[in-house]
Amino acid sequence: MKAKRPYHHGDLRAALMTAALSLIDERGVKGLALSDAAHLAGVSVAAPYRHFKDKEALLADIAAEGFTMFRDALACAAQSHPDDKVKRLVEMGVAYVDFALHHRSHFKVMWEGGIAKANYPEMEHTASQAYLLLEEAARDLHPRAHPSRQQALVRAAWSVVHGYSMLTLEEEFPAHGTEQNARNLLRQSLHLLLDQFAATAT
Amino acid sequence: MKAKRPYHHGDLRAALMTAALSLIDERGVKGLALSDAAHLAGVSVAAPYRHFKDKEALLADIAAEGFTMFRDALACAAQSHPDDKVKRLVEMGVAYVDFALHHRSHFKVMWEGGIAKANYPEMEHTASQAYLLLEEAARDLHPRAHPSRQQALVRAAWSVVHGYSMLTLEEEFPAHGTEQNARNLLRQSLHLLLDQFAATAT
DNA sequence: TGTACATCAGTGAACGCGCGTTCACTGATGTAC
DNA sequence: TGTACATCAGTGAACGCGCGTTCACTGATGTAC
Repeated sequence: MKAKRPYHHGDLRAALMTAALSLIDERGVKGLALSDAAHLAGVSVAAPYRHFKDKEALLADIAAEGFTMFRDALACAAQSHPDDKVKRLVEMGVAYVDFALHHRSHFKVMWEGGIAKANYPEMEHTASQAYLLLEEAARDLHPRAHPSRQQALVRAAWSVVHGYSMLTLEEEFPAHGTEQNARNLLRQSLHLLLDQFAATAT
Repeated sequence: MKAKRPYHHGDLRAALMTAALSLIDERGVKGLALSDAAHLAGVSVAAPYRHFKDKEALLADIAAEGFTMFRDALACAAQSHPDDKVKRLVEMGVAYVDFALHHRSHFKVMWEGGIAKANYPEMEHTASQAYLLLEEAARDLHPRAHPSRQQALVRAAWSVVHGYSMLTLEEEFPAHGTEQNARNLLRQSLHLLLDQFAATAT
């Protein structure tokens, strides 16, 4: 980091995003000052404006990047267990939470960043792709179930992984032990939800 | 509201909290300016400092009030269905989400307010009472289940209602129809989770 | 290959605004006598 | 019952800081000829 920096940075855009993410990790989204990110990246406070229209644009880019990684992680999990729909959906849930925990800052910007997705059509599209993956996998569990029951399952599945992510990030769960242990608890939780649904008619 | 206001307000403390809540409802927690709350309550910007040490103290009082109402709502639901543990827990879940939706601003301050509960022991105590109600009702469902399975259920139940609240507040669910309809979907979702747990051994 | 010039990516300083907070003050209220 | 005085709950103005953003600038780079 300290090696005599040339006048031109090389990839300041990426460096600013990285710096912002690490500051968000420490102080939360609202604690982020663009000037701090600039200094952390080793440039002056005016430099970011060569790469981003304003602070919101930086956050929006982070969110967009986050949604892309998020969708890809879900898509990857959606390929697992081609022969077991329940396990597959469980893996997608695990992937959801893993993403939240391993990309805390992205996740926070995505949900608490105050970015109106409607203003960023591409991001909105990516986000909805992620949602559709989840919905599809949930419907697949029981394709003939009553629509409202399917909808209930989608919401329940999404809610449980989203809530689990939030509560873990906020450290609201008492004494959570190892990460592996938490993941197993999550897996159990998801099975509680899904096993029956897959089995039951109506 | 317009009737010639006497020099002394009467209950400015409560009026400021109300004003703050309504501003938070419009613009979110970070959008709250203490001075705006003061003006909305019809007093000068300095007046709040007769009642609150600083802005955080006001937010903390709102959060504390929120946790009290929240605990009471859960406690009330915990009295329902004395003969049906599943329905009881479902009602607690419904109460959780209803609280979030009907006291949006309180809920937001409680979870996104940036108030460190550790600094407010009384509030922390109230919050943990609420948590214990949920935990107890969940354990009751199947008192002989393996502890890790019980823990999984508590987390799942808490996650699903918390996530459901968040996602509804953020309007992430597609086209949610009437409130009654959303409540029924939630009830279904919770039953999906709980029915089996109550029935299964291990 | 060397020079002129457009263009791009930085700098340092300053501006400006929002907003939390404080200060010296004044009006109202309640209590002692 | 009336007056003096302490106390409390407001006011209006100002301070100060954080921080987003802009401006006139300068150093580096690439391309035309």
